[in-house]
Amino acid sequence: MSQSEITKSKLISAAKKIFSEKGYYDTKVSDIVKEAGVAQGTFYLYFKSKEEIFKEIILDITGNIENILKKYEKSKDSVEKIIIDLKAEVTTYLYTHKEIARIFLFQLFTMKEFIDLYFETLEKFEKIEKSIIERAIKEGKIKYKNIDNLVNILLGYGRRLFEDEVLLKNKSLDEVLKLQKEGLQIIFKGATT
Amino acid sequence: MSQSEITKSKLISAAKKIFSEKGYYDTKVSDIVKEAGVAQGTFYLYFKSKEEIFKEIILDITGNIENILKKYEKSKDSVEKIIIDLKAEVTTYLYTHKEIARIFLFQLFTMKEFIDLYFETLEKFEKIEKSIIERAIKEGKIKYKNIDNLVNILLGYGRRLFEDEVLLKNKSLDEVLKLQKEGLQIIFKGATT
Amino acid sequence: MSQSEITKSKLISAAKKIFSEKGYYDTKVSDIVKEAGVAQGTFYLYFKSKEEIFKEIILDITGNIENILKKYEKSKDSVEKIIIDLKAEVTTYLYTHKEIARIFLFQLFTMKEFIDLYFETLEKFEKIEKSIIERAIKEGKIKYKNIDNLVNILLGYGRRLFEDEVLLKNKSLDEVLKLQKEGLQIIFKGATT
Amino acid sequence: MSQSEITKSKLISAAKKIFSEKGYYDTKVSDIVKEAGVAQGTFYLYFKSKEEIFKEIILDITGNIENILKKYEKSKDSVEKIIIDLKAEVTTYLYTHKEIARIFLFQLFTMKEFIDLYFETLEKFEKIEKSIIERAIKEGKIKYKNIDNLVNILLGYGRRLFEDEVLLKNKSLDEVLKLQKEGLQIIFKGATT
DNA sequence: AATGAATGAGGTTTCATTCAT
DNA sequence: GATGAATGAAACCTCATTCAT
Repeated sequence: MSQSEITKSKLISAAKKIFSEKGYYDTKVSDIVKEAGVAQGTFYLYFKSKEEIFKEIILDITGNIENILKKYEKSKDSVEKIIIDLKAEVTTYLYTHKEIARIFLFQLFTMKEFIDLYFETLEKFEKIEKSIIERAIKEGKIKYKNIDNLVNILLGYGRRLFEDEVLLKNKSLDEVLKLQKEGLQIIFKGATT
Repeated sequence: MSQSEITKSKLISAAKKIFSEKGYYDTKVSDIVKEAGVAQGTFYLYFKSKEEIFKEIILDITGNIENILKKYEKSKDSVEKIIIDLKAEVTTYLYTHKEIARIFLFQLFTMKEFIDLYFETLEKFEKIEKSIIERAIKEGKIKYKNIDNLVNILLGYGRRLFEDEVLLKNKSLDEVLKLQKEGLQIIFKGATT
Repeated sequence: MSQSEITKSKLISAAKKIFSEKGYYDTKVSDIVKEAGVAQGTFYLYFKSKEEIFKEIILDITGNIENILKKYEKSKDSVEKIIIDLKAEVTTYLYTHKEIARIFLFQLFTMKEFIDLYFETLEKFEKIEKSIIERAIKEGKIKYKNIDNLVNILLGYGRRLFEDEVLLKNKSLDEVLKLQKEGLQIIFKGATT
Repeated sequence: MSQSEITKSKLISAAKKIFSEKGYYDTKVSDIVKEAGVAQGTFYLYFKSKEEIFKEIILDITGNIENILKKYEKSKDSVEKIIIDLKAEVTTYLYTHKEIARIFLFQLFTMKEFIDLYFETLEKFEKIEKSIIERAIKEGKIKYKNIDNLVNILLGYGRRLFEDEVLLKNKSLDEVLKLQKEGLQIIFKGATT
């Protein structure tokens, strides 16, 4: 990594930490540079504004999650297995980057502009989950026809599980994945009969 | 209503509107008083600070939801009916107070100071839903034993449904209630077999 | 006393108390009316402004002290006795109105405008003490010719004694008067030999 | 001096000037920065608040005076000479820093928060003068045994002389020192016989 | 005479951003 | 590339004073 790249990545890491701890508005550019160990002015060599570094972080997060989802789009496994595996991988990613999860779950709403981004991102997740489920319906594996509604159950559960078991109760990753698998099976059992 | 009460309620209404439109941080006291049609100083006769009025609004919202839930705590109906009715009533309340819903769903946890309040509030909702489900398990009506996990499915779905169908897609209340009923039945079917 | 007079005197008493406790600037009109038990608007029926009530109090204080001093101007007693008696009476007045003393000693300087008043008031005291001493010099009772300097010793001591023994150390009036008498005798002994 | 030090000292000088002219409360931070020729925000790079810069100035003043007094604590000269020299040096310091003197004499006790500081400072002065006089009493040079009272005469006179002859009448330093020497001799003559 | 709600000018302070070095 | 001092707009909040009742 060149010196430039090192400095930029120090700033990004610092920003992720502080944003997740304090939230977007309570994070001062001065906090970020102090954490990163660079001068105040240096920040503006790499980012046009505080908003921009936040955007860059958010887009990185949502991009990573999207990439995970895409891997499963073409899978030939059973829907249930696909969904369980896919959600496990997303949960693991967020689990190992808790500060990122906190930003995504709690900070994305701070600005009008980002609420749209939040909905767009979820729409992408939705679309991928929907295409997977659609196939299962065609194959007769899933009886409940309202895909949107089913996806909402799945997405809503994912968020809530993470919030409660990871962020609030600090459960281990294994426990969380076990719970998630169980929860998804309950949902599928209902949807498939 | 006395003059005092009128002014205070004008401020509260204005604040709800602006908070839900712009978010907590981008809402300026000057926006609120302009919307309310009073002078800047008047605000501080009724609220110690911007944080204070926000808290008052939040506590009012969560109190109202709690009151709805409590009504169902002692009901003798079947779990499924109780949960469906209860969620329908909560959804209706939020539907008719969309700006309040927006604050609760998107603004409450943007700030360090309020995240605790967010989790405490959800815990109250959880506790009531849990006590209802516990009874059903004792009576053998529900097979799945992990109550926390089940409640997380229900709570997560509630949030997501509202976010997607009401706030994003602007569906009618009837449609939303119909979807919610279906969704809850799916979840119960899975949990009871 | 008419109702009007009662209300005005309640306001004056309240103001003296609060001014002496908190100082001019930290005293709010709202503090005064709360202490007096009247409404905010009532204050302005009796005083044009916060500054005016302060001035009224100050002029009352300085007027009272002046009256005391004037009583001794024509006395036929010895200078030493006159000065000791006169200072004893002033000290007693301030002792029994400590909140007034605190305002006079500590609050008079808060405003540019009042500093002039402070100097004018002291000048009056000075003038009276000077006329008394002048006579003593003419009669050959006092040797030291620089009256101004002698008066400064006397005035400075008066202030300091009160500050230290009354306000800081809370000595009894008797003790303070005894100390003052001693102190004045020391000064006179020096001045007369 | 580094740029930082220059800016800070510009702010301190400006503050001393304005505080002494207008008093603490009527001094606005905007006055100080205008006088110093820097932007409003710059002030807060160097001082947490208006109160802070005031305290810093006061502690600087009282520290300087203390240092002068300490120099004389161990002197082997006669008490009279020590006190006269010491007071001459303090008077000279205040004379050449009149704006500082004005703050110390008139602004320090206008505020609740600073009254304690005022009394603490005077106590330090008192303590040093007392230790000097104590020695003289032991050596039989001074007959009057009430040291506190004697110190109050000395301290009170010092203050009053400065107020009257310097600040009000604008006498030259030489004249003031001459008067002070005379006044102190009067006091000592009384105390030693 | 009295009330107390309302006003708004004016103060303190914060902090994202700029700029000279 | 990096620094960190300086900027100033804009926010929050206070409180003496006014005014309708």
